[in-house]
This record gives sequence, structure tokens and C-alpha cells, in this order.
Amino acid sequence: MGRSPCCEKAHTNKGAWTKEEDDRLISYIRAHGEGCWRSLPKAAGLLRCGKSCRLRWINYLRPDLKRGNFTEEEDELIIKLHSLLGNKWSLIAGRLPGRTDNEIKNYWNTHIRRKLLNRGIDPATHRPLNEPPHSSHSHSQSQSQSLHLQNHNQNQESVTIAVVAASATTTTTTTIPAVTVPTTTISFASSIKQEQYHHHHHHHYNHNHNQEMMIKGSVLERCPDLNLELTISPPRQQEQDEQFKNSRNLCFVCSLGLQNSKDCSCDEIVGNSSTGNASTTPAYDFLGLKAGVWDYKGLEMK
DNA sequence: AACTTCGACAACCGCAATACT
DNA sequence: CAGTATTGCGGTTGTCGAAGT
Repeated sequence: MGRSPCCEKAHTNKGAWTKEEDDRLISYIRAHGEGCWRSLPKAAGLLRCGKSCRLRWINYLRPDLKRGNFTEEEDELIIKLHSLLGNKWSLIAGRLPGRTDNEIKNYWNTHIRRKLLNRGIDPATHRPLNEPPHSSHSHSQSQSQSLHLQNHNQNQESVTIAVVAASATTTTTTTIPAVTVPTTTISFASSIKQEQYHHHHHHHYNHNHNQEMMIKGSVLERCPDLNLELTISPPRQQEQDEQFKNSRNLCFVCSLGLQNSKDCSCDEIVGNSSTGNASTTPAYDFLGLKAGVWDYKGLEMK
């Protein structure tokens, strides 16, 4: 049984929008605001389906859109975000004020893909084009990384992700507020074969936005050579306390370079640990981006 | 000048998530 | 709780203008 169409298609216009249609849509939304897209066309006197109206408004008519003229900084930001998030265009767009997911998607496909190819980088994997296939098990212990995912509280209001690079001297703890992640879903084997993972991700990835998939997709797939180990453990295990003792503990806000934000939860993190002094902790320049670029709330899973 | 190819991007479609009843 | 409606996302297609032949 298929679903009924989003609208009555028999009497709707399709294709390019006319100036008159744009004006009608703009004036209606100015008067009544966004939302209720299904009923909007009729109310606004448009022979369009609500979906079409929404798309037109969001991608083209919204007053806060920049449209075109991507800067070099934006290019690099998109590349970095794509390497982290994959084709999550809406998430990427959320990091670029005045840009829409559709615009970024188009820009990626027409400009950035070619740009990366010219650099000898595979746009899909962000790895060198001529790099031979590699095994996920070929790395030494010192190169391995582990990813610890902690659910701090019963009501799942925050999830702490700690990426521990054994070869590095730092540990970054990232707290993502208001992410709903059922505990049972945050578990996968410590050594996921890349083939298995790729298969799962590409063939069974069904737009699932839960945290498990995001972590798999953004970390494992983007860095397939890393032997990532994801475990769930009760809050503040002794072992972890030791591990965190001399490491930096930054909340997600601070890790994004927003250390002065009111949403900063470093104090909580540090307070929970046996040591720590947030005031002496330098802000971690997440992705190498400058402070202020990010609005962490936009990274919440929708 | 006519035709073809290509690039850019607006718009559509199908699906999944979420909200509502 | 189940069924239905709505919204939002990502992949794909269609269209149009510019460049090339």
C-alpha cells in the first residue's frame, strides 16, 4: 500500500516558478510565517504543492540567503565538514549561514568534487586517489584509536564521546547535548571489518539519523584505516578516571571553539572527574576551525 | 549560423522520520 | 498503539545558457 500523494497533483503547476508565484509565496509567508506547507498553497492562492512551496522558499526565496559566490573559506569548510559528516547536506548547511543544503549539494557536485579530483583526492572518501586498498587490521597498537561512548544519565540528555588516540597525547571528550540515543543502539564490535561496515552503511543506510550511524559514518567510514573501538561503559569508571586524569576534558561546545558559550558544560565534565581545571584548558580547535564558526545546536540529531 | 556538448542549478521524487489523531 | 498526515532529507532529473565544433 503506497501512501497517498502529498497533494492533489491534477491541478498543480510544475517546473520553474514565475515571478508572480514567487511574489505570492513571499507575501504570504511574510504575513503568516512559515509552516503548514500543505495548506499554504491554497491559502496563498498558488497552484503548487506544499512541498514545492517549501522548497522554493527554503532554497531560493528566504531573505537570509547569500546565493552563489562561495568563498575559499566556505569551500574548505564544506570539504572538512563533508569529510566528517558525509552527504549530510542539511547538517553541513547548518554550519554555513545563508547557505542551503540544496545549494551546497549542487556546489559540491559541480565544483568541489572537481576541485578535490584535481588535487588527487577522492571526493567520496577524502583519501588520495592512488592510495591502494588497506586493511583495517593492519595497524599497530600505537596507531589504534578507541572511541568511548558514554551515556551519562538515565534520561539520555547527553552523550559523551571520547576519542582516545593512543599515539597522541591528548584525549578529547565531546558532549553532545540533547541527543536521544537508546543505549542499546550504541554498541558495536570493537573491530568492525571495513567491508562489513561499508556494506551496512551503503546498502542498509536508510536515512537513519541516530547517533550510532553518525558515529559509524563520520568516523569509521571517513577514517577507514583507523581501528576504532567503541564501547559503552558505566559513567566514570575508575579506569577511565585514570585515563582522563591528565588529559583535556572539553565539552562539545568548547571543542568547537565556543568556550565562552553559556552552553559550556566543561565544569560538569571537570567536576565529575577527579582532576581538571577548565580555566586552564585551551580550546580545542575542532576540525581546525576558528572559534565562532559553529553553532553546536545545529549538530543535534534531528 | 546551426548544432552539440557541457556545466550549473532549480526543482522533483521517493523515502524515512516525526507528529498527529 | 496503530494508522495516517506532514515534514524534511538526499538523490536524481530537467532545463537553460555558455562554450565548443
